[in-house]
Amino acid sequence: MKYLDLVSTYEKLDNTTKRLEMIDHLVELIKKTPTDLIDKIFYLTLGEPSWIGKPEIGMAEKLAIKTISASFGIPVKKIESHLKKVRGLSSENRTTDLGSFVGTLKGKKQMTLIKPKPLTVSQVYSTFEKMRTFSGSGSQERKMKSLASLLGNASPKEAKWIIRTIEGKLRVGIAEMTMIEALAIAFTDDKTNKEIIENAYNLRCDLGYIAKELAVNGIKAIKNIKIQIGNPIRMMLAQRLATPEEILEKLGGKCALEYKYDGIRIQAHKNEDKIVLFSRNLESLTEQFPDVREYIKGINVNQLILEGECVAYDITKNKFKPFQELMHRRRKYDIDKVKEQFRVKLFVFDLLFLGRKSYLNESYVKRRKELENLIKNNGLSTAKNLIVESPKPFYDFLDNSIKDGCEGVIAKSIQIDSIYKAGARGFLWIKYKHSYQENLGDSIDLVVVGANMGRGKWAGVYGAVFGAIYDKDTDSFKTTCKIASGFTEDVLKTLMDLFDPLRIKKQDPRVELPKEIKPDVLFSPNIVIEVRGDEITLSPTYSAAFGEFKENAGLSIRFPRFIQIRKDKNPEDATTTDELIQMFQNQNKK
DNA sequence: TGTGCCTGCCC
DNA sequence: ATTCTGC
DNA sequence: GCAGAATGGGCAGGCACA
Repeated sequence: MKYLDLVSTYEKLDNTTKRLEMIDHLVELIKKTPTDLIDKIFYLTLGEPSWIGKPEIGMAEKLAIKTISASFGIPVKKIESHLKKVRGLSSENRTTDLGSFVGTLKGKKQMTLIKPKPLTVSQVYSTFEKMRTFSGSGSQERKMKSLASLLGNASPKEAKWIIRTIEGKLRVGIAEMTMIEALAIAFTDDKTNKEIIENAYNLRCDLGYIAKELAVNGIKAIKNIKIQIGNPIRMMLAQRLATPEEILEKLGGKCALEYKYDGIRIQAHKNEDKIVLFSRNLESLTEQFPDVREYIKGINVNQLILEGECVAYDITKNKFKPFQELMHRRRKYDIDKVKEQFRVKLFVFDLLFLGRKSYLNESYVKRRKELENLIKNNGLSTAKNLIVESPKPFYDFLDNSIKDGCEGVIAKSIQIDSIYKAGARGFLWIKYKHSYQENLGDSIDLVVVGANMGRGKWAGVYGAVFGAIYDKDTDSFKTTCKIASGFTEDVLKTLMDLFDPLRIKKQDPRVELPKEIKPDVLFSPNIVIEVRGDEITLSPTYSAAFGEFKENAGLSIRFPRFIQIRKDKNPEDATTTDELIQMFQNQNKK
């Protein structure tokens, strides 16, 4: 099978936003794919599941640019400035990404050369597989050589999609769910079978495997896929709503509330003495948390799958450590040493499998009850919970969760149909964070001092803007974060017009921008925007309130999002250093 | 051997 | 993670 | 309301290079 067959599907997908049309193209592709290549098509399109343990390709945008620079003899700087320029253009011309750029380079070169033999799907796939295996000194060079030789044999279109694949995002509007629907139609002529396939995928999170199984053994084999201890289950996710009142209404007037701990989600599998741990995205965490494995080992059953939130805990102060400190535990080396430094607790909140029985289709109430029976006297806790039937106790429980150092609560349905809906972000679980209920006083006003150009569907507008606080003492603006979320397309267009007259070539002397941070464009400090975040964090990067709380660290914002433009404010009316310091202190009193 | 850039993955 | 948008 | 695509801060680790 030619790689061009895959590429032409990508091109068609890229040219439509209609889901049904996309699915048609995918069905056509799947139908003409030989059985032995079906999994590879899926891996090339969606990426491979990483829980299997293969090394990553370890190559993304910058190394792709370096490769292109070497193979075409164009300096890296030139490629980067070209990209910056085309990203300022509208996305209509579809040449705003690195892949398309390589395509045009190939197009120019190809004129004088004999057309190379078309690439095959196996050839492209096996080159990527080979690149995964390179490590150690000189490995980047070898990866670049492999990619360069692939590009050397590629047509302009092929080159474009090879680069997009390496960049890790095809961004053609398809992902797992669309592929599953296409599978159902291609192999069973009945799109309602997508539920069966999705269900199997939830238990065996490898669509390449599922596709091949379907191709070889049919839908019956897919129905037979069951939980296997040691293979991760796709995690159930929570929806969000604006108020506790809405949540109660959605859940039928009553629900269970659980603390939303600020840590890492862990799915633990126990088979006799063998314990393995998975992250929310199904990466292995087994090696990182030997202490958690010990806790699980202490549970007196042979087969078990459960989930909990792993939080760093300060034993002497008897309170949680910030998420940032827990992150020190995500490491490969010095685990034994660091595990003493950052002790963790696991707050267990769900039971997925026990003995020989799946609990996925049991109700929340039953799962929770079984869980409480299991988690006794072995160093583990269950997530703190309470059943509520009205807003008042809801708010009280929420307040307590904040006082105890949590982010908020997860409201869970206690109806009879409240199953563990693997892989789904449905309304059986609804999260409500403290940050949702903050009033306007808790947002901050930042002066915009620069921006990056957007990519993909945001080509032609800014993809992110840099925000700064005002420092009264020095009469200067200190960058504190970058904002990209919360913009509607209208606002993005407005920003283009608003900032056009403010563009400057050289940094304004009153603006302090950390040297590692290089915006695509700079603005003289003028426009103020309102920004909301979940919390203020210590920042190794940004210089706002630098050194006030920690040596060589400033303050930044976790999950910053744009709220509105504040035309009524002058740059000097922005949040000041003193105010930010005050906010940080208040937040840490809790 | 130290530093800076890049990547992948937590949220 | 948050947020927006086409279907 | 789903599915997908824009984008955030910040941690460790791998590699290149001085």
